[in-house]
Amino acid sequence: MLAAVKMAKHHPDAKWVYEKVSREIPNISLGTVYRALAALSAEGLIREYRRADGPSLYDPNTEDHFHIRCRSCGRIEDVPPVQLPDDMLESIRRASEFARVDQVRLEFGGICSACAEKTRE
Amino acid sequence: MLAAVKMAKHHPDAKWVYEKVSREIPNISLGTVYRALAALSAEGLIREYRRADGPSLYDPNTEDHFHIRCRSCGRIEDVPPVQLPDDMLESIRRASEFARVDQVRLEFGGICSACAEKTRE
DNA sequence: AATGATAATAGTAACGGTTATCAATAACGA
DNA sequence: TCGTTATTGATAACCGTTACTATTATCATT
Ligand SMILES: [Mn+2]
Ligand SMILES: [Mn+2]
Ligand SMILES: [Zn+2]
Ligand SMILES: [Zn+2]
Repeated sequence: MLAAVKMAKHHPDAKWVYEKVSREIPNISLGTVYRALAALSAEGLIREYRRADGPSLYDPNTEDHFHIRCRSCGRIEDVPPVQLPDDMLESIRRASEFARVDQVRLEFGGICSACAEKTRE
Repeated sequence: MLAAVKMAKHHPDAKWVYEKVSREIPNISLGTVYRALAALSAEGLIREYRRADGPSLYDPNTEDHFHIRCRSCGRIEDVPPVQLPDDMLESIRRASEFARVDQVRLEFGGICSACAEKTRE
């Protein structure tokens, strides 16, 4: 299971993992896949990437990075971490009714080069 | 409908709007509420805030701002826009296989002061 | 090996939120 | 008034995920 996610060069969802693993364990159930993926995430071996408009993706890359999504084809790609202002969290804390501000979620959107090619014709 | 969302001092979801509007139009359907909210969003009068772990929220505040979420109680609050590095999008474009990078989604997480009080006791 | 206790699993139902469908109704224009 | 078009309420379908449960596997003890 871990191997299946780790071998993926993209960001697979539970169904993809299920189909991949099913080839070796033909009658595994989707529920077991979800359980295993949740366990692996909890151990920090993979990361779950929850999305609003589709299934969760499971990320073999556990290093600090962000994601960019093509609004034309939905393709998701890794982008290296960007340096955010050092005082950002602290300034957000001051500007809000929050006692602690310690999480940031950042993602980008745009048009991937493949889609840019297509529409340029 | 617009009035219902605009009067909300928080970020209502479709069900909240439905219940609110039902008091004036008793047999309105949830579908109509969804349709109206989508139309208002398309017109730019409100903004839909899609989330992974719960219903979409509809935001009466159409000005540029971000959101912060309390991981203890789920409370969502507005935070004013932060100044991001000017070259951020361009550097992301260079670091990725994307032809265009023009969208940023940023949100924060933490503990709201009410929850901080509670757990400090 | 046989037993019982405990854990993991497959299969499937239920869930929450949203969208699609469609017949009924309303609005409009000639 | 009539025919056309748009909107609506009611409800089914949808999707991804989680809950449930009966069955099966695992393991320690005799
Ligand atoms: Mn990634
Ligand atoms: Mn807001
Ligand atoms: Zn694309
Ligand atoms: Zn809170």
